[in-house]
Amino acid sequence: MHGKKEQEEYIRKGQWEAEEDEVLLNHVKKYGPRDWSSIRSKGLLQRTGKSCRLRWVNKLRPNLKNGCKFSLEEERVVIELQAQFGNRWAKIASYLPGRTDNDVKNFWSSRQKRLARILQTSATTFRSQKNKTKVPSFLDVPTLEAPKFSSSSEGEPSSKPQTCTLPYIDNSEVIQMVSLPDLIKSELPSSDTIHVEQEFTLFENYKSTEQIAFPQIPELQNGLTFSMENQDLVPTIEEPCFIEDLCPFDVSEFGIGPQHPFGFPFFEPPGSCRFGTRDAIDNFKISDSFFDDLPVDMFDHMDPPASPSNL
DNA sequence: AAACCCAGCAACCGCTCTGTA
DNA sequence: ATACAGAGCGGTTGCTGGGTT
Repeated sequence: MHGKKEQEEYIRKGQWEAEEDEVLLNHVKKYGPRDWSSIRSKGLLQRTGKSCRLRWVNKLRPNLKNGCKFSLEEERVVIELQAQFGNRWAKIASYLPGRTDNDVKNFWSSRQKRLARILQTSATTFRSQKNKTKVPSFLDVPTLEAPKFSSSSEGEPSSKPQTCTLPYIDNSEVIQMVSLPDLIKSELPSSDTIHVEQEFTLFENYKSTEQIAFPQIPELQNGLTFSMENQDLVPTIEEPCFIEDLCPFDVSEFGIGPQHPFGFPFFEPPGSCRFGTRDAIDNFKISDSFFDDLPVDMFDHMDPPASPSNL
C-alpha cells in the first residue's frame, strides 16, 4: 500500500556508488550544475538536492585535485587567508584552483588538531614540572571562551559568541605557551617533532620569501599583496591588552616575563624579529614561526583586521 | 596476527542567503 | 513586502585506512 510512497520518500545517504555518480554527471551534462532538487523529483537518484550538489562540487567537478596533498604554497595561502578572512572556507578555496571549501576546512581542522596535540604535549611537560612546586590555577580553566568577531572581508561582527575550544584537548588540559627550544628538544614524540619542524620550515620559507607572489589570486592584484608587512594584521605583543587577553592572570606569579628564560620567546618587541634584520630572524626563527602557529581563535576577541576589500 | 588508535576524508545537518513569483 | 524554494556555507559527525602496540 505505502510501498511506492515509502520508496519515493526514501532518501539514500552515505557513500556514493559509481552508478549514482554517472547519473549525476549525466544530469550536469544535460542541464548544467543546477536544479539539483529535480534529480530526485525526476526519480533519477534517491538523494537530496543538497547531497547531489555537494557530490558534484566536492568530487565530480572537473579539475579537482582529489587525493592530492596540499602543497607548501597552498598551505601558505590557506594560512594567510585564514588569518584575513577567518573560517570562510569557500572564499579561501576560491583562491586555490582545484580545491573545495571542504578540502580547505579539513586541511585546517587537521592542522589545528596537530598543533593542539603538539601544544598539549608541551603543556603536559610543563605541568609535570610545575606540579613539583605549585599548581597554577589557570591550568584548571575548563575552556577558553570569548566573543568572536568575524574577520571576514566585510568586517561585520558575528552576532553570536562562539567558544574557542580546542579539539583533542580535554577540559583539564588547557594549552600553555612553551618556548620552542623546549618544545622541540623536550619529550616530544619524534613524529611530532617532525611536524613542528615541517611547520617551521613552511614559515621559514614564507618569511625568507619576504613577499609571496600570488598571480592566481585576482583580488590581490587590486593593491593588496601578501607582503610581510601585512602580517601586521595579526595582533602582536605590543598591543596593550595582549598579555591580559592571552593570560588573564598575573603572569609574574610564574616568573613569566621578557627576562625570564621560560617567558614568551616568540613575543619580541616589534622590529626585533618579525620583520627585522636577517640576523634577528635567524636568532628568532623558531619562535617567530611558532607565533604564527598559535591557534587563531586566540585572537578572536580582538578587533578584526582591516578588510582587504577596504584597503 | 589481532586489537587499538588516530588522522584524514567524505558526507550530512542546520542555518543563512538569494532570487523569484 | 512577503513567502517560498533553491543554493551555498560552515560546523559536525562518522567511516576508513594506515600506523602502532
